[in-house]
Amino acid sequence: MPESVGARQAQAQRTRGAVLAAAAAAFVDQGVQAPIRDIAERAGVGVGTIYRHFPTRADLVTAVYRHQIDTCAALAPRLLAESADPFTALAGWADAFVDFLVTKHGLGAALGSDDPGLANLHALMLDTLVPACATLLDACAADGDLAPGIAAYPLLRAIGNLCITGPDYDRADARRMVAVLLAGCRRTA
Amino acid sequence: MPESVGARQAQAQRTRGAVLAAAAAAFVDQGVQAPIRDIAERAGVGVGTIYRHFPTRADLVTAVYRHQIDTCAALAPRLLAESADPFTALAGWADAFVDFLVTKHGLGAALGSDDPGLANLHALMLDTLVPACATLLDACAADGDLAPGIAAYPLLRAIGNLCITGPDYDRADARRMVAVLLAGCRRTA
Amino acid sequence: MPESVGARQAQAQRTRGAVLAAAAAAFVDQGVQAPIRDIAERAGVGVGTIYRHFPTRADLVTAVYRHQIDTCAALAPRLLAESADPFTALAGWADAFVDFLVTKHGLGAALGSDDPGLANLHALMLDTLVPACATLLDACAADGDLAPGIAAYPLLRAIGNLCITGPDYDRADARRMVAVLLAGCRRTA
Amino acid sequence: MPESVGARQAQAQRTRGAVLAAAAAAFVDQGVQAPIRDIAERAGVGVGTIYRHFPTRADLVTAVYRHQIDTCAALAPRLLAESADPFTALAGWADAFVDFLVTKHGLGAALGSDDPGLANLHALMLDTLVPACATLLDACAADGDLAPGIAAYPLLRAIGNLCITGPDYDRADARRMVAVLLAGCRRTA
DNA sequence: GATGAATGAGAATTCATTCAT
DNA sequence: CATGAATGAATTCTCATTCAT
Repeated sequence: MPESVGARQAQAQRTRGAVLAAAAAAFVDQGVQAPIRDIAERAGVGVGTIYRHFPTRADLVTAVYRHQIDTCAALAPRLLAESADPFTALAGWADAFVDFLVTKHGLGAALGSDDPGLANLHALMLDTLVPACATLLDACAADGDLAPGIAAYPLLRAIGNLCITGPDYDRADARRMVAVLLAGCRRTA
Repeated sequence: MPESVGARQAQAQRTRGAVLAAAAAAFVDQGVQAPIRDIAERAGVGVGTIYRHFPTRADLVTAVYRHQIDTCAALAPRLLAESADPFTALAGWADAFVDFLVTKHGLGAALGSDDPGLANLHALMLDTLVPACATLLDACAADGDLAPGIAAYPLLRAIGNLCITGPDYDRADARRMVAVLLAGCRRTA
Repeated sequence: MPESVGARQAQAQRTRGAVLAAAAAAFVDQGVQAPIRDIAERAGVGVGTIYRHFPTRADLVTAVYRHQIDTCAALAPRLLAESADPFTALAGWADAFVDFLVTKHGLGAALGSDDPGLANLHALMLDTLVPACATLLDACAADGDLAPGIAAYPLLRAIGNLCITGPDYDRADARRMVAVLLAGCRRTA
Repeated sequence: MPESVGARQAQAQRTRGAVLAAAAAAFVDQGVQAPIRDIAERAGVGVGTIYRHFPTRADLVTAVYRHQIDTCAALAPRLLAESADPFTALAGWADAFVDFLVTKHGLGAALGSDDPGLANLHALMLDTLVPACATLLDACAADGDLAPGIAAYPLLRAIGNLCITGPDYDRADARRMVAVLLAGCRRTA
């Protein structure tokens, strides 16, 4: 009965999606350490279901952010093609990254954490965002527009850290300070 | 018996000092979330003693860092007096702040956290570090050396965030990115 | 469509066989408490299938060992016919029983357990092994070769218990101690 | 205030004793795998108290049986001195051991288990019961009363296994089968 | 008949916090 | 004032069992 199997798999995918949405919401409210039980309740599923789909917390965290990380990475070449100059592209990309990070409250902290269980997430960032950012930096450098000693990975980590917001330091502050950081990356003429 | 009262108070002060030292060491090793029991063991006291001196964890965290925060704040006017120009003083002060933050593993995260229990620490920062930093910024601005829109509080938060280190982003990276941030604060000629 | 019914039944039998084989293997590796899911995976079937064929774990345990218990029971009359004297037959049969038990890691413990769910297994033993053993004991008694007060059931339970092995007490030890037990069963001249 | 400290320690000892008694009772009813929570409830304490006194289950199991194991071991030299011949002493000691084991339902199984967490218990047995039993066996051997190839450790394991009782195999059966085993240990004249 | 996704009860373990001494 | 035993809520994780397809 292929229809039944397909229906069941479709249902499982829907459940998986509900879990991811619930986890994303929980991460915004409580950070990536949100109790599994809370996520299960938000998703309207049992805890066992979470464990079935995502055996470890790191699996869940990674899955939650993977799509958006990929989207963010894909933005880089597009901006590079569309922008007047590479540095403008870099600035635009950083803005998008900041929006991503401050919306997903807690991801900045997750990226900054040295929790070994989050190694997946680091790897994901290394594999997708670092190359994307490096492309932009290389273009800026080729343009003679980049101060020396700016590497993609620390820059991303720095932007990530700058996006750890709180009651007295909000998205606008994060954007401003990232802009300042990027200004510091620009070669002084 | 005034002497016994004095002796008792002196003993209490010594106990308090031992707890602060133990907590500082525990925070370096385990972050500001170190279990109270571990701190008590390091200090050679019972957990009840810690609760007597510091009813909440935030009280303890604040007390641990207060002295060093004060020292850091006091550095600002000295550097301003000694340095060739205000921006050099600002850079030197930032360096000292970075050293302070990365040595006290976890303080950066504590400053960046919006845990309501850490409001004391934020207040402390507001009361001492922000004015100190503002003095430096004002001097830079008076010198025409500061880009517009740089406020003391967000700058401190930004530096604090940049000092959240990890296995792939260490003290040297933090120093570098703070230097880049400061470069971005400088008015372009 | 009688053929399809037959085919379905044949398929069901094959499934049942696969489950039994998988369960036997799992019991060797993990004991009779092996997770149902593990058994299902080994068998390449869903857990529901196991529950359909064997509603309780005891049903599965019993089914797994039934054939081998029957084989063991059938050995008794054969040995009695072939051996020089009844006591030799008894010793040979005990050896075979020991081999059976220690190979089926966990069965000894299952026989010794008073888990009410394993009542089936006890009943099975009572129905097949006890008569087989009793035949041998009767023959020994008729030969004047058996100490008084040796009953089949406790003897089997004793042998079963002696076959509960571990890291410091292995199959060889079990064989030795069963031999000692049988020596104690022999009438002293 | 030495009195206060002494009182608190005395209270802690009483708690510890209550936990041991509750654990012993729980082990009789449910085996050594009894849930910690059940033991805590029987003892009228919180689960944390159990963990404070006995960090691992093995610690608890060991503590529960240590005293009785010591008592049992101490019985050996006494019986040897009082009995007419060494083999009588051995038989008497085995009787006492059987009483101990069947009363402490579950210890036989614990001794037979290869759970690595119960290594302590095995070590305890090795350190105290094996030497005690070996003394008796040596005396029997010196008397020319012992069949060859009987070692203390496997013999103890065997007796332990024979004492795993159940609904159809009770203390009387265990005693009988141990007696048969010992008869098998005696040198045939 | 077969499947396996979903459920949720149950067990272990940790630690902040209280309070009698 | 200091102590640390006791408490129990909170959290993670596992697995037997059910049931819609």
